[in-house]
Amino acid sequence: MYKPVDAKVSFPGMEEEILKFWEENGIFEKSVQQRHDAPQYVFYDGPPFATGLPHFGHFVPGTIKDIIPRYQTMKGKRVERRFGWDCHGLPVEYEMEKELGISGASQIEEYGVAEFNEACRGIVLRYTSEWREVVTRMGRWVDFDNDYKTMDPQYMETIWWVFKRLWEKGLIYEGHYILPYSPALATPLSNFEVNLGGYHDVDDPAITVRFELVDQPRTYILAWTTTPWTLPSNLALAAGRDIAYLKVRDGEDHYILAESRIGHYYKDESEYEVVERLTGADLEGLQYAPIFPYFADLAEQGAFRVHLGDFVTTEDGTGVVHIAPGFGEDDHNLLKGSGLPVIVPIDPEARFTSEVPDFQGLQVKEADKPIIAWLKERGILVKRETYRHSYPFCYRTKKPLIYRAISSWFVDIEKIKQRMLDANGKVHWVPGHLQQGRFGKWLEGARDWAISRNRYWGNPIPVWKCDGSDHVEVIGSREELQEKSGVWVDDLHKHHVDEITWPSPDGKGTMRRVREVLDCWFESGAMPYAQNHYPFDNKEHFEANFPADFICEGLDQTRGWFYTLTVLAAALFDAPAFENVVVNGLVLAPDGKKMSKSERNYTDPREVIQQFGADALRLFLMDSAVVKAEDLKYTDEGVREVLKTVIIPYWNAYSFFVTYANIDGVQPTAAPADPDNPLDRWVLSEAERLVAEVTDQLDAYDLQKAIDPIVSFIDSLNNWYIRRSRRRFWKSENDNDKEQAYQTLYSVLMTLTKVAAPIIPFMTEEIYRNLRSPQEPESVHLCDYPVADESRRDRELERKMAITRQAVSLGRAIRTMHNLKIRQPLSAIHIVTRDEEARRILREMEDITREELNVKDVVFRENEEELVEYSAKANFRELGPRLGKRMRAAAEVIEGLSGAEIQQLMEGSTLSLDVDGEPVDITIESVLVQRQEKENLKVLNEGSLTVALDPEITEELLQEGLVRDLIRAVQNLRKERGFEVTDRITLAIDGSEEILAAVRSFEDYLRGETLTDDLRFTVDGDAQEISIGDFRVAVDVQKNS
RNA sequence: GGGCCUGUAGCUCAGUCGGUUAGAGCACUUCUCUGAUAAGGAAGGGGUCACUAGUUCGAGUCUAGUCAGGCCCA
Repeated sequence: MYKPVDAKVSFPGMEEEILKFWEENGIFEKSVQQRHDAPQYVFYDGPPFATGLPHFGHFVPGTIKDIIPRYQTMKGKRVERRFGWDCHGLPVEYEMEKELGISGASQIEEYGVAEFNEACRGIVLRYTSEWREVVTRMGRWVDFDNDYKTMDPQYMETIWWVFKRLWEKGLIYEGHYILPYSPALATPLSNFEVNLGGYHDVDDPAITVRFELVDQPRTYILAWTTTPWTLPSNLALAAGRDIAYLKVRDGEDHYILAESRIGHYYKDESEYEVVERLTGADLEGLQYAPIFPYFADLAEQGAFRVHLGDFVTTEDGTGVVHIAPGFGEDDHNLLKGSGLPVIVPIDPEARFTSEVPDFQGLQVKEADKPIIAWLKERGILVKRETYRHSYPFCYRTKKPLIYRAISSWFVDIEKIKQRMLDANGKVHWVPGHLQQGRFGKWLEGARDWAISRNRYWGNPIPVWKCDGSDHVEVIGSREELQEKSGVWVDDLHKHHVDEITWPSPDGKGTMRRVREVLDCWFESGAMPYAQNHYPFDNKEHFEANFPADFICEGLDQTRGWFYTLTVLAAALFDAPAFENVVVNGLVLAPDGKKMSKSERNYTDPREVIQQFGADALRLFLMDSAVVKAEDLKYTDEGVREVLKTVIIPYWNAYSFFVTYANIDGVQPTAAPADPDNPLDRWVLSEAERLVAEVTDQLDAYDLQKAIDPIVSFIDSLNNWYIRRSRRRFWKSENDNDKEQAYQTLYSVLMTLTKVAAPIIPFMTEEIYRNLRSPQEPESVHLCDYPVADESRRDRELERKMAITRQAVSLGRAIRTMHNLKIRQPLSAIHIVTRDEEARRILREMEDITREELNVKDVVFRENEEELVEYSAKANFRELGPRLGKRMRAAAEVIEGLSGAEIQQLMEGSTLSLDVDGEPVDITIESVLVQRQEKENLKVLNEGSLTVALDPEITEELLQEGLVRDLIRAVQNLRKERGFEVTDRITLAIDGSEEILAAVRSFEDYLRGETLTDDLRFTVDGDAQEISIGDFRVAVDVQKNS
């Protein structure tokens, strides 16, 4: 006996039971251990920030990260799966700042770096238990106990090793980076923080100043700026190579500015005279006199010249941009490599230093007015306006930010770019366009990677510098640090290593660590090495585990994890870090917007699981383009739909099998060796096809395409195989046919269950556990994945059944059209086709057709021309390439072909058509034959198939129809009264003579169908009135003891 | 401003190498079937394939541009 199946099972409840079973029996661990000696399939888990709770966005990659490893495990691989946590970084510090009510460098240092960092450590793992709970509830198998954390000492030590390797390879350098900076906080801000503060429209002074050319006295280049305070730091001007400039005479002076901007400075042409037309290229290299004296001696090093920059536009200003490399990104890039220093004459609070004595102590924004006054006094100011633009503000102090150069550490991407591109060439991307598209383009345009952060809760950059010379040492391990300093540290965080110093070997000072910490992306990119504490431990293990076979994350990781993995793997090992990557898209709320907690525009994921179950949610998410980096609108209805159309029908097929197998007391173990019934052979072949298709798609990492065959197989199984086979299961004799039916259904259910197990792990486990024989593994997830065997396919049979189903579908349609309901038996259906092959097939499947359409006979004919009229259309695919421009004319001729001519073609003749005076030979291949039912005939055509009904209903057929109606009514009564399927009954009926006569004619049929032992023709008070055709009948059923 | 993706029925989405009547599911209307089923079947309404131009005998499909949405970057 199988465990009886509850047709109304609660899926979420069942899933919880399965979770318990997995937990108590260590199934996950067994699934890895039993492949102990098998080849590895390597998966890397990208670490999430655990600063928030998991949501739908995490379920998509989480489910993919479960399906592929489960699949590979069943395919015989050993797949270790360690969960990872990203512990460092700004989001954590930001959370902590909010809690402590502090912000910015000075306040954190006042609070105490050690205290601050320990507080951060305390909150990083705040939500890990919730994560574990939700991830587990979704059915994901991943090792939480043996997880990795980027703040573990071993992890951090490997990061130091990675840094040192890069340093040794000459890939690390110190430079400047232009960052948004909050003067009041004395801190550079990340993009994240800039977005927090947002942009506001402000009115800033916009001034135009003149720069006098050294070689052409009284000739000035005009430049425009909205940040007058950056002018004292001016070191160059930039013009656009292809911009048209004018040199104009204005009184005694000459001015150079962009032609298209001249209207902004002169009301009309009478005010100036054009002296010369120039392009940006003509201006390149011109030398001008600095307007402030502070850095004038830099002229010797090449300052105060005109450069060309492609960022120069003529939308505003003069078409010439003033360049201060310490205060603008374009400015900085323009002069990078010129040898000019990046001058930043301001202190941490953005006040001018003594380098700019005239404005010393003034905060830069406050210095705008005095600077403008200074310029005006000296006749340098040409024009003063106000300019409204959107400008970033500090999220904390609400004051405007400034852009300034910050000393930073960089990875030299330029040197390894080709290696990165080569590595990317070896990666299989899903979807494929990302390889050369978004990711490839990003790689090609990648600039040097700024890896330092002026923060606290992170991995300290392991660089010590001498405070008296420029001696630098990079430390690659704790042991090395101990050798240098005599101090062993267990914890590598900033507050533990900043105080460690040692005398500089050159005797000129003390070695002190630089203050910055590493970008946390550096840490996640080093995950393949750091999670194994490579190279300090696990050397062989790492080498066997690199690169990963498979990773999966969201599209946003193109610039994130995918990128940093690629950079570090190319730099260290000249290889990709992963071979296959599945990229998922964004899950949007039902309204098409981002899911937002504050707007409450989506259902709590836990409720969804509680209502529909994790299998349904998994299937909904995976059967969508979100597994190919496209957006998905989440709706509860979508999940309910999956439940209704896939999960429940699957369950019902299983429930059907168990119900009847228990009644008959059978427990099949395999498919029948050589089944007689074409339905069995067909569904077994379809199951084989299922295996082949799903395997192909999963091997290609296309989750969505892998699910299609599962869904359609479940449909075919229910709505064709089981429906057509029902009688074989409930008939009373236990013959060979019945046994084969059980074996077949058992076999395909087991195949389906194993095939679908990685995708819907819960219900497949439940079904498997009930159906398996004792010698089979205790869990479906410990089984081997079915292997597609082409020799067990019967493709011809698959085609036959498709034709049969088409004929049946036509038959049903024609019955409906003529209002002849299925329950009314008809004497014959005529199936007409010229296609001999199709006719042969349909004849083989005649039993199915006859039963399905409730006809006594199926008549096959080939003379369709009595029933339909032919017309033809050109087969453009065949004729197009041959005829070219004459195609259109030929199509017209073909449409004019007569029925007789088309018939000749069908019989194999070649016709010669006259197309624009030239002969064109056509065969049956050149046309598409269309059939139109002749009027006044009960005929329906589709493609080459035509069906016609024999609509005559004899007295006998009518009686049989009435009895069938009556049977259905009785069956309904049985159901309403809660009888078991096997209960025998006493049936009482009373009604008109027509009904009673029909019952007498078909009494055996009625008794057999309704399991009636006693049939009575009188009824008492409990009887129900029922309509049968045009008649009313009183019916009563009683269970026999 | 740049890069990438998306735009097809009321909704969610397929649509192969360019081939002429563009499909499915949901929803809707009508009918029907049912002793596994929350289902199934038949018919029906519903389309400017975002727009414009081009290439071609032929464009939902290829090219260019425009518009809209999304993501990332600036």
